[in-house]
Formats: sequence, structure tokens, C-alpha cells
Amino acid sequence: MPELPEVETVANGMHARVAGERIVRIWTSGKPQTFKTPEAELTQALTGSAIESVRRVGKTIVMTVSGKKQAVEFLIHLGMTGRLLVCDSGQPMAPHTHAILTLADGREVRFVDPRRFGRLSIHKPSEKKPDAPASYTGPGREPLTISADDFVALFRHRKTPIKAALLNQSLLHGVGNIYADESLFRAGIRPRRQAGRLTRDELLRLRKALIEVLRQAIKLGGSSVSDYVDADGVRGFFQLQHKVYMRGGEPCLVCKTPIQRITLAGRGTHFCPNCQH
DNA sequence: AGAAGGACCTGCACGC
DNA sequence: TGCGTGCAGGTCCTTC
Repeated sequence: MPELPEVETVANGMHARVAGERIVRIWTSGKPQTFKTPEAELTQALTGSAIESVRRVGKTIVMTVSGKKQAVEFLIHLGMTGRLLVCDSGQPMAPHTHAILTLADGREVRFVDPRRFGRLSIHKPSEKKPDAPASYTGPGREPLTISADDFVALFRHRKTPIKAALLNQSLLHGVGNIYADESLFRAGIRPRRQAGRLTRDELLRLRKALIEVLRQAIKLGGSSVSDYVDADGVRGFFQLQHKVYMRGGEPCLVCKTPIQRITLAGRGTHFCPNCQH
């Protein structure tokens, strides 16, 4: 569920609340699918270490902790329904809690994920190539910092629909179903258009719309469609700004034409047949 | 090479 | 009430 703005909100919130804290104890649920790194190894890597920073890379939350010998990175991918929360130890444990990090001051960081598409893992910087780009970074570019020319070049010669290209994490990081639909609406481009056939002008419009939508969503704490909450359990507000996402059959807010819903790249896709060409 | 489709999970809203 | 269906913010693997 969480896309770039939601992951950014959670990562920033976590950083503000837990940077500098020591992890004294780990509990894990024993659901093997959740743990890309085996639970014993994860527990070993985190117990007794101090949290240096928490940041977002693509849709991954990267928690850097000072290990006994070297700093390691604790990677949290929220999947569709993952939540990362800071709470007091007295709080009752929510169903589908899969990991709890107890901090030295008694608070806890909890990972809760009903559908279990989320993944937890430990990444150790390579000793041979400590400066090598981390594997979780992937080849995709960050949409908030990519230049206009590089953005246009990403889609050149691609026959795939522009929406599928936006969702492809090896091209762009962090764009998911909501922000793909919303940015295409704001750019006036139909989701099925072949990426490689968009004009430079259209792609520049798309980049501008995507950056605007992502920035505004970060400002509003992300989109809470059903169960997304930030590190304090607080919902976001960008869902109130959705123009097409999950509005199939409802009138377009600009021209009143019913919003159309199709399936594209296996995902529900929403657009205005009048405003988007 | 690259794209479609199914698989992985639980929960909820809907219709009968 | 209760069941069956379809759908949900993501990604990975297989197939074509």
C-alpha cells in the first residue's frame, strides 16, 4: 500500500522519534515469510546496537544501526499493509504484529502487517567495496531529484503503457498505483498510452505533475486509503486530494464526465476519458 | 527483452 | 446470518 510519500512520512517520523536510541531486545513472530534475513541473524544484528538514522530509499525504510564492528542497515519494506509504529510497552499487541524492537527508554518499535507482503532484512555493507551502491537501491531513479532530460530518456523506445512504466521500480523509485493514476490525471495523459510515443512536452508535464503530487502528499502525511498510518499511528490526508484513484463511476471533478476504471498491468486504473488524451 | 498473469496473504464490502 | 466473490497502497516468478 504505501508508496513514496507514505514511506517518507513513516521514515521521517521514525527518525525524529528513535534516532540515538539503543535497541535492547528483539521479539519476532516466527512467520518465516516476513523475514528475508533469518530471524536469529536479524536479532543478533540488532540487539544492543544504537539507531543512528532512519531514511527512505524508494519504498524501503532504511534504519542504520551501529553494529558491534560496523554499521549495518535494517531494511523494512511495508508491502501493501505494513505499519511501523513507535509506542509504549504497555500497549496491547495488535493482531499480525511480526516484530518488536524494545528501546532502552522502554518504548517499542513495532512492525504490524496483516497481509504479510512486507519484508524485513539486514543489509551489511560489503567489506571489499564499502562504497558500492547497496543492492536494495536498484537501478531506478528518485522521481523528486531526476532531471527533466533524464526523465524523458527513461521512457524512450518503450512500448509498454505509460502507467506500467511509472510502476516499474527499476525505472523510477517509489511510484505506486495511487500516484501513477493521480499524476497521469494531472498531466492529462491516458494510462494506456505507449510510453515511447509520448511527446517530450507530455513527459515534461508528467514529471511536473508527479513531483507536485508527491510533494503535496508528503506535506499532507501521505494517503490513508484503508489502514495506512504514520509512526505515531496518525492517518494521512492526501486521500482527500485524490481526483481519480478509486473514483470509478463518479463524476470528474473538472468536467463531470464519469471516471473510467480499467485493469492495466494487473492493477485497478482510473482516468477521466474527457480530460486525459 | 519485455510484458502479461498468477502467486503470495488477510480483511472488508457487497450481493444473494 | 452466512457464504461466495471481488477487490485492496507491492513485488516476484513463470510463461509466452
